[in-house]
Amino acid sequence: MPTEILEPECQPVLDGLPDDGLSLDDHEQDVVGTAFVQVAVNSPLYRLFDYAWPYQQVALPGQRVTVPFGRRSVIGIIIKATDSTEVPAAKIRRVARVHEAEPLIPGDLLEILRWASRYYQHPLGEVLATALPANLRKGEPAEQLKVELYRVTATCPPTEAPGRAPIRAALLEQIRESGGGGIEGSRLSSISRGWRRPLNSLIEKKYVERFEREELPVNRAVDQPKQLSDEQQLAFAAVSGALGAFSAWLLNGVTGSGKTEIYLQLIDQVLKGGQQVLVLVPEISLTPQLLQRFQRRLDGCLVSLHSAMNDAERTQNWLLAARGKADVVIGTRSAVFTPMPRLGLVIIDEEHDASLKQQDGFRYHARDLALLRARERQVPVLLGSATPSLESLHNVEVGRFSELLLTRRAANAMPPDIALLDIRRRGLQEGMSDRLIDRMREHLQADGQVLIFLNRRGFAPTLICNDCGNTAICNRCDANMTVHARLNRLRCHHCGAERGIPAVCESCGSARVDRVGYGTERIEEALNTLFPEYLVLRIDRDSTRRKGELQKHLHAATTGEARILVGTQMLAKGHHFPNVTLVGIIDSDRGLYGTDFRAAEQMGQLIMQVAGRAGREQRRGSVLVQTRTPDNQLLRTLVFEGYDKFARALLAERKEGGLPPYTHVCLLRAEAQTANIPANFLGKIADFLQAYTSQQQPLRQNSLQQHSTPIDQNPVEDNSEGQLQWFGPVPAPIERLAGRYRSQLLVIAARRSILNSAIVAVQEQLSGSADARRVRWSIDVDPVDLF
DNA sequence: AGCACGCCGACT
DNA sequence: GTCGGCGTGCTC
Repeated sequence: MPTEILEPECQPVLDGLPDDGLSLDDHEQDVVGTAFVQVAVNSPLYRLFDYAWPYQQVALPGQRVTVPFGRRSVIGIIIKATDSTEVPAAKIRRVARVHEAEPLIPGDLLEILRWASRYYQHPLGEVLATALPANLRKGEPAEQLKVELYRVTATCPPTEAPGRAPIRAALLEQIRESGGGGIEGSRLSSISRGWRRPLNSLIEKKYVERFEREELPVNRAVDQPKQLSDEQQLAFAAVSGALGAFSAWLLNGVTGSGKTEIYLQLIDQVLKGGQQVLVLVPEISLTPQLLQRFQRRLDGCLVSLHSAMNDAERTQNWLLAARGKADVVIGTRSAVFTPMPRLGLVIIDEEHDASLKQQDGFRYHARDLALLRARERQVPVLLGSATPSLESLHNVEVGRFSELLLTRRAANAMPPDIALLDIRRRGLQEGMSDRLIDRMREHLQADGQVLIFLNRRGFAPTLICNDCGNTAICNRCDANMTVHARLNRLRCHHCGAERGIPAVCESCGSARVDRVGYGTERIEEALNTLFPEYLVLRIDRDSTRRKGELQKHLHAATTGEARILVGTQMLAKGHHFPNVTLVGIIDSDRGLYGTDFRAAEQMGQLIMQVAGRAGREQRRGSVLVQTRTPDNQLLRTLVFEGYDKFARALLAERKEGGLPPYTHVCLLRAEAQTANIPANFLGKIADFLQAYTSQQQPLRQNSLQQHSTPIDQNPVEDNSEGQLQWFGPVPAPIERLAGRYRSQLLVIAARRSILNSAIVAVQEQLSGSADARRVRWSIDVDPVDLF
């Protein structure tokens, strides 16, 4: 896996490119020679374009330029300066504009991006485009904007009668409250749509003045560091002693063991040493609460980067980091591309989280690129999780990572006791066993808070006809429509299609249609009936769609105002609900038996993450896991022996099955409007792989054991000669999605280098072929799921 | 991906 | 007689 970037075989791009001359210094020395530049432009093309360089100054890799491209004019990034070109002189055009004197993308980051382009087989121009904030990608100037702020003047009277001008009074009040630091205009706009006019009058009266902020958003810590436990202290000391060189650490700590406190103290130390810290977190856990916790504890300039931000804000924070003005960057996946000239430490929280892997376009894994960056910059990287990925555990096993264990919860909180609840042949009330309901009542009466987890939105996943058996399916996908009772709509969770709930069967007209199965909405309704005296709160994507709703709900959950919480994985990740004493998992079976070889791993992680919500402070928590397969060995291991044993068992299975992290996987996908076209297309790729392997002589003898099937679906072809195997093409698990037919071909190799060469060959084959134009295809190196 | 060029069907 | 469908070719 990726983290194998540490293996010599995986370094050809970083270390081996002949005379790549990527060091900036080299270019500064040969000023005279710069006649041409090789430019990457944002297009799906796997090559660079040469342009004449009409300037005296030397061209620097990473510089942003505007170049004529076909009939258009586009933004590109200089990759290399050269004194000659293979391109015929007649075709060469000139660079039209250089946007900055200094490279926008510093050399070290450019190296990483070039490596990633190769590793993930994605065009460099698109890779660079993903790495840049949208504004900069589109050619806007890389300037630190000055923020327009308003503050009260010394001559402002202490009060103004609201009387005739209520909006003006409210504005003044708001501005006064913001103190000397000032308040942004955008925040004032929430007072009234017509805020500008009254504000101008305040300015005219010299009550308020406008100014621009040049200084940085600098924090002062208000919270004191907490006392570390022995285990925490050990972990802290290990990483802290390793600063200044590359090292990789897996902080494997149970929920509530205080991983964040270790991060904070390490960050503190790195900041005191004058360096920057990059913190990557999953999208879902980058909440205002988390940011606040960081702000309350750290001195310095802290910026965040995530997808919900507007372009301007994102660009500004990116620039603050790139200019070395921001001290801490805390962001989601794409923040791994933030330039950080004084980088001293990289932290990846919840390193097992699938959201660290981009699922479309440039399919990179932020964890793996973060490791690469840390290594290039010779700084430690700390990966934290209560449920580490099998990749990381494997990396510990082979000595690439050092493991730091936190086995105890902070403040001596007890670990929750977990029990399996066999629900076969039991009376269930709306999916919940009597036992679970009784225990809920006990906990509620004892003032506890209860969390019910079900990873499925909506009311019921199926609408079925009792007369003809027809189920409501999506017109565009091979999937059932989910019933959303509250909206009185059917919704496809795969493509978003929506229609009304039919009163009679869409196929036979019978009125005997039933809603089958359970979703969070249905559980919520059932709990409202069962426990009318307690407030039930549902937290899922549907109930938190509107802005600010999630915060509101989380607040009600945290304070304990809502006594019963029902939710999907949104509830499972990273939030602290101090009063939860009982966690009920409605359905642990789904997921453990997925088609995907990672299904069990992900479900196990999710169950443990949810279980970790129980019993944080004084009270010991209980977890009840409902199952119809109480004898399932994996489930028993997870529940009775813990995640680590569970992970070991999974690792053994993966090894046995010749699957990652013991082998390397790439998924080739294709989709088209017409059935069969994608499968035929991938079939040709399979043929190509056949020809490719037989021509790769001499073949090394099998180091990979023979196995029947590495995935639970039928391998159409098991071509296990040599070290390259492929399976398929097979239809995607949901073959038709949003009206497109999808097929996939799984390629597995024992060695990364073998997989890589094969994929390069496939890509070269593909990008030149006419067939490839009739389908939408993609290459997914190290896929995290097979959908 | 864009964006053009290039030949064949229904229309102001 | 043109507008416009998407096949195919190209971008330094």
